Amino acid sequence: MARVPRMPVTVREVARLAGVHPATVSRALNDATRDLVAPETARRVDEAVQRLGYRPNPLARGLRTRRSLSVGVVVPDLTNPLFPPIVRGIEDALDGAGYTALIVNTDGGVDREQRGIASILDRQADGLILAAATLTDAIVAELTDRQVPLVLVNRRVDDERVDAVTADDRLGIRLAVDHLHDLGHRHVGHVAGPSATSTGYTRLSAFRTATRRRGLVSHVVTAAAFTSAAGATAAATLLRHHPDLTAIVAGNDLIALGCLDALRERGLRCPEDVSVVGFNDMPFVDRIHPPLTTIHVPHYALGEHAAMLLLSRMRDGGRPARQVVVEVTLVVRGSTSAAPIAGP
Amino acid sequence: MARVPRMPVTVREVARLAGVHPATVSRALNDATRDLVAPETARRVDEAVQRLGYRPNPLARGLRTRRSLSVGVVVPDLTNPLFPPIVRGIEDALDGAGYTALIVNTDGGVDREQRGIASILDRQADGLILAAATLTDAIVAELTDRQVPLVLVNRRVDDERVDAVTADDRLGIRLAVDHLHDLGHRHVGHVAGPSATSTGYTRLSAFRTATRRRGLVSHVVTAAAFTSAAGATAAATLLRHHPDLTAIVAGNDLIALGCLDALRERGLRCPEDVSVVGFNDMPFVDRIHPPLTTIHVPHYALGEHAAMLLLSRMRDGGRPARQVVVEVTLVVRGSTSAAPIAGP
DNA sequence: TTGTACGCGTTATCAA
DNA sequence: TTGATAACGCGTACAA
Repeated sequence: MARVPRMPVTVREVARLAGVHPATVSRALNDATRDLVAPETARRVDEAVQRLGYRPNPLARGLRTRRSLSVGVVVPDLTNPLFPPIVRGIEDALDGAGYTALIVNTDGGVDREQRGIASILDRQADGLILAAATLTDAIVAELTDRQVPLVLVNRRVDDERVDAVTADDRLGIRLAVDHLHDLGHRHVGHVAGPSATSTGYTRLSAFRTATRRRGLVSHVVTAAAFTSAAGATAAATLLRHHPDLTAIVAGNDLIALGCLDALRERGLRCPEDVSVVGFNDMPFVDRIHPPLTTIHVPHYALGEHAAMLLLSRMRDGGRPARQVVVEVTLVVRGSTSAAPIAGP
Repeated sequence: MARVPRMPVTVREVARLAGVHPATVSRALNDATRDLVAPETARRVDEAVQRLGYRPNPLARGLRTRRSLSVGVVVPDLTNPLFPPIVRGIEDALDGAGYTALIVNTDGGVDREQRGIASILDRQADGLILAAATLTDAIVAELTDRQVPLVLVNRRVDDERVDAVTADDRLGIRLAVDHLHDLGHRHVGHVAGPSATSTGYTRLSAFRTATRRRGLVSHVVTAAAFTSAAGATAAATLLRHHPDLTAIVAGNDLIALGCLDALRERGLRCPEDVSVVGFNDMPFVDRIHPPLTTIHVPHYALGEHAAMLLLSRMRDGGRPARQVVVEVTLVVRGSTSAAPIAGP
């Protein structure tokens, strides 16, 4: 293994060893200017770099160029299993282009989000990927206003001029409702996610459309957050008001877990008494009891797309915005079954 | 909301507005030198900072001071639910001290790990937290050699001079074995994690000790990795060779999931035929089927401790190394029950 | 108590 | 094709 030297090596020392001027070293090492230098000189520089184990100082480079080859990734909470795959997709796609991801958690707080973004921008990040946007997001507006290269992932905002990568929420909900309809369910509930998020809002809207089209009786309660606790509370309300429901479409998998809790609480069995469909196909929902029927979202791909969109945006700040929608699929497992025979 | 200006503000502009020299601004803004400046002057500087929305440029600062107020966090894979809570603990503890975490995934590859660490060090990170160390880790040796402030979390290395925060692996295994013994199990297996990791090695060693002390018949197979797939393979081997086992202690929760798979594969029920105990109490293992009996590890606290250890290490590079061991507890759920009556 | 002057390591511009 | 020079924004001896 190459011995790593104690003291950082600078261009100057490389220049000395190669017998050239520091500026020439810089030119030889920079892809854009490499062909300005004589091949033989470049070779000598490369050799000196090798010998000394020179590594460019990103801080100095960033200070001079005002670019950092890094991008910020803002997520609500890494602890939510939804986000790590997205982040990995982003990282892997960025890595190919030489970029690094700076990850920040916001915990849903606007305050922490602003501080996090500021800190990222202070570090000269070249762009930003937001996984936490709400539909009318002042922060997003300000960032686009400031011309910061920006891509939303997982959620959209109400502004068509912003690049965004989302799952096909409408399709997912339609698949879920069709599945329940096919199983004979006629009274279907929806525990929606917060309506300020595009996922919460769009899925609710799609649920209304799909149930109407199928001629189903439907009821909706909105959860305060995309958490199992909030889901349980909302589901309890839903079940109390509408005991005739035989199936629930949850706003996402965590809410679905809350629904399962609420059912158990009321002494109802899933899927025998009430079927439940989630959304996302989070890791491990195939192993819970009962294994969750849900809408599979390719989160890693979502992240990859977002990174590629950002890379292209950073290359060309002027290109028209693109809204990428990735396909989703229904995964049938154990939490859905044929509607029970109607009671007395 | 305060309007964020388009162009970054520098000390120079703050100085102009405050009617002082840039150096004075710098002094007024730096805690260590703040009292060198007249209170009235400091006030004027603060006001100018406010008015202009000045934010120090971390790159320039880092270039000058050779410190960056950031630390690297190296994890095998953020997608493994084990690590996000650790990372969050680290971040939250660092945040209080003004530090930022740079997160890097290694995917278990030495190559990616080296590149990741190099990239972090290039950015002048002031310290490093490694969650992926193996017992005899060349990278760790080199880093300590280079005097890089370093803390290991989750795993240790065989070098007492390195700060480390780990769960009490021996205690955890003893609790698991005692629990099984109390339930009447007399033939107990262990699907160990890779023996090159301190967790794999220590838990295996503790398993041997605990079963011997309790007079249990014990068998061991080592899994190739801490994954459910590797766990399933190893557990299948174990069950094939030792069909008389009535309980398995798994090297961690993911391996435990693999054990459940292997049992199902052989047509055995858990816990009726074979009990299984995990290790870690990962998110959602309380919701799988059957709910996993496991050793609870406070991962968030693990991360917090690691960050605090690193902060202290960065303050005093010379202080003796500390090995922090955090308590663990047994969480009894549905995957363990009384040993079945011995067959014919 | 404040100002002067310089350098951290790099790259962009200009001149040769 | 290469060298000289300045500047990115900041902190810090040293001088005043």
